[in-house]
Amino acid sequence: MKLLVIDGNSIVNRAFYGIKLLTTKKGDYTNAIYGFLNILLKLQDTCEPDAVAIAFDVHAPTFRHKMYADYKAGRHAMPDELRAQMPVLKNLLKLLGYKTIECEGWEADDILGTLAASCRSEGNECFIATGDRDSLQLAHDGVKVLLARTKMGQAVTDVYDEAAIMEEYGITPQALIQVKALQGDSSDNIPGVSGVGAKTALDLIQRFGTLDYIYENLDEIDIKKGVREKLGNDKEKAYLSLDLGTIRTDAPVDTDINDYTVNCENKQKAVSEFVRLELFSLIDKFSLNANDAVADDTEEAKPAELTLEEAQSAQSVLDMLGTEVYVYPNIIDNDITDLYFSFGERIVAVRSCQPFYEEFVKAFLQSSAIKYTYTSKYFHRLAAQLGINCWNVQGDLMLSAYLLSPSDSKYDIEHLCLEYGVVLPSYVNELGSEDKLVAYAAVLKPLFEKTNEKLREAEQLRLLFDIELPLARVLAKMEVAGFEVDREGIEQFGSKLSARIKELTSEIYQLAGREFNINSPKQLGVVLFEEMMIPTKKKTKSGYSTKAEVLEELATDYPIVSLILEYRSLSKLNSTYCEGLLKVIGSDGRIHTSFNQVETRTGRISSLEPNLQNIPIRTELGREMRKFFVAGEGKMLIDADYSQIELRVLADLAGDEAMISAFNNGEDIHRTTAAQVFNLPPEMVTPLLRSRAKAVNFGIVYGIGAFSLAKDIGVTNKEAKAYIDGYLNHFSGVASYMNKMIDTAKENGYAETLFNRRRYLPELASSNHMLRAFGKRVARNMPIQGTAADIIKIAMVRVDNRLEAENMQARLILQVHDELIVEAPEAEAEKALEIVTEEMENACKMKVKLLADGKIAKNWYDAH
DNA sequence: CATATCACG
DNA sequence: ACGTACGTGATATGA
Repeated sequence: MKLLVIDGNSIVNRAFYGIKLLTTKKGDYTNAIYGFLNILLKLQDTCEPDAVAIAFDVHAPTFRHKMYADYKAGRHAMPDELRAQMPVLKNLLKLLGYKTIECEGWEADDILGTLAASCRSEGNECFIATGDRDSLQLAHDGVKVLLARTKMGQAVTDVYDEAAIMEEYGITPQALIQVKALQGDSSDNIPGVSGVGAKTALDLIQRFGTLDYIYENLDEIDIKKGVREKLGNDKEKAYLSLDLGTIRTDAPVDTDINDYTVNCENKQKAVSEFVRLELFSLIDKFSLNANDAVADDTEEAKPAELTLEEAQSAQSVLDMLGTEVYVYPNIIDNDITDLYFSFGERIVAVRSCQPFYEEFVKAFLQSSAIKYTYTSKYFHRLAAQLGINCWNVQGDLMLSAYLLSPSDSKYDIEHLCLEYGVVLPSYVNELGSEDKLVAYAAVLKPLFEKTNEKLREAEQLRLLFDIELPLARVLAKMEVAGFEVDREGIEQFGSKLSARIKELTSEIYQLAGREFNINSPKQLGVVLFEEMMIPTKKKTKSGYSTKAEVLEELATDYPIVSLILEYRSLSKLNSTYCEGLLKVIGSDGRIHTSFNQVETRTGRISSLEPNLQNIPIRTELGREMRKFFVAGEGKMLIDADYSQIELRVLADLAGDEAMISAFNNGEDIHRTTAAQVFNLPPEMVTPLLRSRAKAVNFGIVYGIGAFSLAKDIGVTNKEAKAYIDGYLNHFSGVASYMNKMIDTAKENGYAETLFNRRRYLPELASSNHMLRAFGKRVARNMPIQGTAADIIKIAMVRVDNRLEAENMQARLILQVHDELIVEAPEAEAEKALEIVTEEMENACKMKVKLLADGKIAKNWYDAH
């Protein structure tokens, strides 16, 4: 038989330090638990044991591995974030059927040794998993040591048997103890022989084998005089160290391998615990079923057997619809394919392969039935593609879930069921395979009941019904509309870039003296900072930093560096924008981005495949790209953007009179800020001072520190601090508002916008300084960025409504956070501009007037 | 699949 | 003593 023995403390430490801190929404830490269980699974995969024993120290904080030598007992206790996870992990292991061993007065090492020895004498194989090299001494016969270590930031496991140790150290595993006895180990309080280090110790043992031999023949053996003296002085300490360094094999623990077989008897509890810890991915990995989580409830909690009906005709399903219907769309390649309806107890599938599918879809979308959907955007998009409307959508489960928990990364039905405690039934079709989509349709109603209740409690129903739900339809229409591009223009621009990139490449090779991959930061680092001996400024954890910020400082002194900077910016333009955009031009000559309405933690929308929210503008060459984003034949682009929306929102939220009056008097806010911060009359503000003040304004919105501001604008830390203090002194409303924000966020556990959009902030309760500081910055920033996002969303819904109400052909085609783009027939352009700016400026009544600047042009370059 | 870099507000 | 501004997405490299 095979036994896997795990050094629990050692592995849990690796897990904790190897994975960034994770918390549940409540703020409980889970990273060590997550990491440990993943390592456990990987170990089981590697050695396929018949039984698993997990040993823990009773008094935990002695870390013996060298990597953690700093964390010596007493000086650095186990961090609270890890300590809190230990009992939870041990309990979870028990629920999963693993036996853990703790033995008062004995270290985990000795338990490993005892089990290893027992396996040897019983003729069983044994794997010891640890991060502690000391355990290598246990490798013997059928005992192998799986040593976890970190290589280039990656977790790797090396398998050590006697041969491997012989190869690496040139001695037997048992002789490693003799080495350590001479060498000592300060992190383990093993004294060793003073003056003898790793090299001498290993050399002595390689040549003479044991302490006994060395001391018996101390006068004869061929060693340096100094070493002989040191050995003579510390004989007692050497033998004491030998004793301390020998892992014991007589710990009073159960050594019957049969008692360590893994047997999960209470799957429900294990799953419930995983759910509580929000470690959903582990449920599958431990071959558990998510439904087990609530299966120990009463009988009636169990769902009735599901039955699926296949639609027979369009009319037959339409007849069933009644006043309300729950519908789950199967989505493949970003388009709806089949539809699953649930009404009452029945589930009906309408599939795209059925001959009446299209007829049905058209009728369904336009029907008077109230529709509760999983994601309404897809229905609206389908409708827009068909040139019709999808009426009466009153539910979008994904949007509801997003508002309740915007930091989640997934909103699929399986996760939602776990989160809201809804049992996901299973449906098995005639072929014997499970059809999950049927079950998804079945749980829509109970999930809506839960989310609606929570949205009501959080006072977020208006946010849902007045903003997000109508916005989904607007976004769908924008996606279908797309943005026309000049394909040939992009192609020509790309060719020009490629030609210059080719020139740059050969010049760079010439200066470097050889060819290499300029796109590889690793190779570039070697060329610049090793081969060419250019002084390095900064490093990343894996090598030299070669980012533009670093290279710019070197560009004047080293011609190759400025060539690389040019190469970098051109290849970015070429690969991301020219090549990238050409790949996604539709057959209609337009680019159809997708808007993600459930991604950001602040409430903004994001744009993907392609991302049209990061088309270059900051450099003149990059900005050229925008000339290829054009209005269709006979049409114009109308581009309007908010002026300083985030600062205006801040002024309003903070109720800061100085800032409010500055805005309402039409002052240049950066100039006014400069005048205040630098204590000058406004007309004395130079462009340099204005730009510094602008950086301060940005910084305030982001929750600035003096260090970063100093770095950004190139002044000393002290000056930067003076600017910030000067700012907060004058805009005292902002200062007190920022403090209030943090306090309320701490109290509530979340930050929120003017429209009650929330972001939960478990970071504020962390014992980690950096995390807590981050939480504070977010508590200050999210209400500002989020409220601005809410406002432009309102504007979008209103613009869309107005354009429809006025029967115009003009339509929104893009949003870039504070900017809206409308495409309109030439004859409508002026009116569309008026509508857009008006709706943007009136989207929200605040103490500060909102301003939007608009422009009409043929392409995006000229319109913005 | 993670990391480094860089594009935008 | 610590590390250092908020929010995104795409690309290339390399383990």
